[in-house]
Amino acid sequence: MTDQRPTLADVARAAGVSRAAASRAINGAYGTSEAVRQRVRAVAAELGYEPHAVAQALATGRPSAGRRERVEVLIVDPDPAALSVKPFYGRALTGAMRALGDRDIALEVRRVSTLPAQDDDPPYGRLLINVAGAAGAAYARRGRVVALGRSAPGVAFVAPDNDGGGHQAAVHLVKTGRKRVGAVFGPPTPCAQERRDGFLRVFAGAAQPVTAADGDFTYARAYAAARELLAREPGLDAVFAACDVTAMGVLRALRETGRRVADDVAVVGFDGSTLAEAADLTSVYMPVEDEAAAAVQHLLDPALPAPARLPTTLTVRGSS
Amino acid sequence: MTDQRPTLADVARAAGVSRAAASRAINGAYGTSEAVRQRVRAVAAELGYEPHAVAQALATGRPSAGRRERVEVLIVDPDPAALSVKPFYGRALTGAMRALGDRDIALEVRRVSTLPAQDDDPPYGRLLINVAGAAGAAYARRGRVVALGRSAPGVAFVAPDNDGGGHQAAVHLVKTGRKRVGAVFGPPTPCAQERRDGFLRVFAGAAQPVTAADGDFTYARAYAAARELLAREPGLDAVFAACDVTAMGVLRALRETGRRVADDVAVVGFDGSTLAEAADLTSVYMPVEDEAAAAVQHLLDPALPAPARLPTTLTVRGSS
DNA sequence: CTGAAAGCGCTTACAG
DNA sequence: CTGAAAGCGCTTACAG
Repeated sequence: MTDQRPTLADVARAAGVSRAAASRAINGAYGTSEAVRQRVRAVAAELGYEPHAVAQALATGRPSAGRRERVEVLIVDPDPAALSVKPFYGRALTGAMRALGDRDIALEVRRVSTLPAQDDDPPYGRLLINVAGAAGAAYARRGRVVALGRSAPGVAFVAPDNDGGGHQAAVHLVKTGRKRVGAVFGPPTPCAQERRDGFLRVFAGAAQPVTAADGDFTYARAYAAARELLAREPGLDAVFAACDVTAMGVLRALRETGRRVADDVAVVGFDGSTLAEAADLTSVYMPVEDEAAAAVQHLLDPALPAPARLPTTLTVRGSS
Repeated sequence: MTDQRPTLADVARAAGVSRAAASRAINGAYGTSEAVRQRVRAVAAELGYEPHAVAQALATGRPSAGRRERVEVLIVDPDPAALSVKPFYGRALTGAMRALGDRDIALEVRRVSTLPAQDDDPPYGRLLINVAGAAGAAYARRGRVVALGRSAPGVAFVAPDNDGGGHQAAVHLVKTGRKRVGAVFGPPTPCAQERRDGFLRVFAGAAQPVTAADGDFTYARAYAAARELLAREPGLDAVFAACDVTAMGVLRALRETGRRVADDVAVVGFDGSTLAEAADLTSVYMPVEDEAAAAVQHLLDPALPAPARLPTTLTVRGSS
């Protein structure tokens, strides 16, 4: 195996010129006779010559030719099918792409479980999704970082007004006359707890306390939790779900126990994803695309005002 | 600004050794006295020396240090929010990630409209989604490529058995006694046409021909098409939708015209996405994750049997 | 317009 | 164990 890829020297030799001339001819620089240029190019094409990007980079000092910057989207989620099942991630990617706009920056998606080993080739910046405290801080130490949802203290983040959203959902249920309210909350993450706090605040000191169960944002757990809730409190006339996927589980539990959605039991979700629209589910809409776009924007231009809380809005549909 | 990043030569000079010795000391190669190694390393640390990856790559001939391979997922879709709205893409990403497994290969997502300019830094391979003939062939010329759904002739692809799926949907409607069948088909893409052909074959020569309208896989167009269909043929008792998003539009048209889903009009979608589950929609399930995984698998190991058609299965839910 | 030469920053046989 | 030297493949002043 001696036939390596041809080098500039090969081309120059075959064309009967110096390497310098060959280089100029190929790069279309000034000061090359038409004749030489043509000959060199013809030879190069024939030999299948491709400039060696690494060598070019070294010689010019320019960042490795063609090497594109990249932004990493890091997703922490135990479910390998997370991107299939949770519209949230697709929405975040949409927002990230929007922020990237026309810039020639690659968007890399990574689902991670543990903190990856030190990266030899760190990205321009990272968008952290569901990356909890310790890991978030570790990434921040390694480079530019913005989180979607609160991460470690000191790590810039953008998040929906979860507390406000929870509040909106509760107010809606109260206003529409629901009396016996249940809830399937989320896991012990900041975002889920904020929703819970906002929701429960409305019922503080109410005659009927909220019947609550803990979910983990998955369909399966939500279904089980809802069944449990209904067994514990059969007279429930409303259920708040910590996210839309959770709400799907609740809807199934309702269907299976012969309850009519809305008529018997109102359901309110959280996310405002396409899922909510498909299921005709009342849901607290959070602008995930905008959040992600703002986050990536901040990555690209840290001088911009630090990201913040984005307001949620309640979208009332047939389920309440 | 003369203080560039320090080079190996700087380190060597400061440590009072040759560059060769410095190199060995830093790379932990054999044949370096403990004393020298320690001194060099100390100096390197102090100077903040970082080896120049490009130079290393050139010198060793090894692929640029730390440079990770990458697979590009190229999505052609006019909608900037495509990843938000269509679960298909998230599912494809899930499958692609699954195929990548533990390998240290980056997954890059790109939504493109036109054929990007020649890439200086081509990826290991590309997964083409919705990339039509000409562009597909162009990418194939540039490097390793597999398409999700048929692209240009000669371009390897993996796709669901669309024809068979259309057939399954039609048979289901006939078997459940639907007589006046409508359909909102897709755009003039191979995949949409295969679904249509498979569906229509069942009704060839039927007493009541299928009342059809053309959609484009979007919610808005599907809604409009369904309204038109219902105006043209008010007695419709079933509608086949070319994809789940299309079905969502149909469902809305049904709701708005006061028709009950299933009781008055059966609806069958195509995709089997989370949307179908959320909307309690009967749908032809296609294993997008498996398709994408098979495609990326083939990218990684072209020796594997060429990808093929994957079977679809009908999931009956409340809408039919 | 063209070629000889130096150089990008690092590595690696080869002597010593 | 250590250093002088050549080389990775290309570019770019500098003469001519």
